[in-house]
Amino acid sequence: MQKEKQLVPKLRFSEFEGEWEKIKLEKICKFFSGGTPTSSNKNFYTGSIPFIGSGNIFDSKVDKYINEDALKSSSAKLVEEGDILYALYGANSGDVSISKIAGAINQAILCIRTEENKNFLYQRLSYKKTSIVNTYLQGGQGNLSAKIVKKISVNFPPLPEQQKIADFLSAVDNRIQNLEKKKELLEQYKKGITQKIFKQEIRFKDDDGKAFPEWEEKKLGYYFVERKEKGLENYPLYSLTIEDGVIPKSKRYEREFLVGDTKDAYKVMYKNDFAFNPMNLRFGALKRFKGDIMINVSKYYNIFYCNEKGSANFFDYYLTSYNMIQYYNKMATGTLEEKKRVHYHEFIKFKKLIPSLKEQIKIANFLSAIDKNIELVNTKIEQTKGYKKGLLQQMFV
DNA sequence: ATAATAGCTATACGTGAGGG
DNA sequence: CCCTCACGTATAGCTATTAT
Repeated sequence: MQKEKQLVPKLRFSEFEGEWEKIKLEKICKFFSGGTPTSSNKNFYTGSIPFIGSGNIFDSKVDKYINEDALKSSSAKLVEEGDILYALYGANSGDVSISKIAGAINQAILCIRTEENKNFLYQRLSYKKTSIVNTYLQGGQGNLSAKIVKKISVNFPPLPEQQKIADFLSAVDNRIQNLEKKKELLEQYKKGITQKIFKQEIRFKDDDGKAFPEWEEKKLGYYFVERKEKGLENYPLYSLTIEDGVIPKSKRYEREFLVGDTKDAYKVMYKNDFAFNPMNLRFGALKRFKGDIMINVSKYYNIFYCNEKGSANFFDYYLTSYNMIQYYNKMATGTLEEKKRVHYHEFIKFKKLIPSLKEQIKIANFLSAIDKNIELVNTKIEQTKGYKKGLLQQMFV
């Protein structure tokens, strides 16, 4: 008779031995989900009880609050800080957290309580997320259910080992959080110093220690050339979705340029070209395309590149700086507040104080050094996450 | 009464029509 | 050609309705 595979992890703290036990969650956990007080009664939403939705399970703050009456007259249920929260519906399906706050939950959240070590269970379910989602959610709207979660089996060691593993993994999580904090601080530093540079509160010296020439007032059009080439076959079509200077937010609009596509509807964008959508520039939606290929984008974007009089790297920082976004916002035209735009022909007429080419290069190099630092921390974060993933694969059965 | 699902609503941005 | 407005489409996440 073939012996069943032993439930022993590959990697283990030396003081522990013996097999783990496979247990269905329904046997050792208590489950409940919440509800939503009817939205027709506005009064329900005036209290002081945090109302936690599936998008809030990781947060320590929520933006909706309900009162005691709402709690009584709906299925909303109270959870405590430290409870395991499991997101059932929508885009967050399968997310697990240890609640940072006490509050009421809606029916998109399943609260799980257990006498086992809850940090261990939390770590275990987080790790299982991908396989759970892949197994139970196909197409359309992703909905898990309490029924599904109850049937999930998890292998448990005795409590002391659970505790040790959970503590160890929490320490790794802490390290990741610290690195993320460091990254955030670096980004803040970059933002602050960028503002100071562009306001000339900080000035660089040239390589001989001499001051650079005074900044000169120039029209932006002095440095840029618009690219108006119509779409080309054989290059992919991107919907840029430049949002707060991020491109592309997701690649969901990337596809082949098809036979039926009209070239007139698109413009060509080369590597390192800048692009903005007149409608969204005032929010900072301007970006340089750094991919290695030429692409087709909607003709409603304005595409331009930097001529030899300026440093493209410098303008990459300059045009997306806080000061400039403020300026675009001020200069935007249009009758309705939410429809205000900055058109290219206005953009190139903007007069700004611009440093000499040499100083531009100096500034660009300084800022890209900070970017490299941020990238370095980011790499560490990814590495640590990879390290944790590797550990999880070996520490769990 | 509770659980689970289908469908709704708010939001956000891209795109097309039409007027100046 | 420039500009404005309205609409199309996708998404996130909530909630009303249905099923148990």
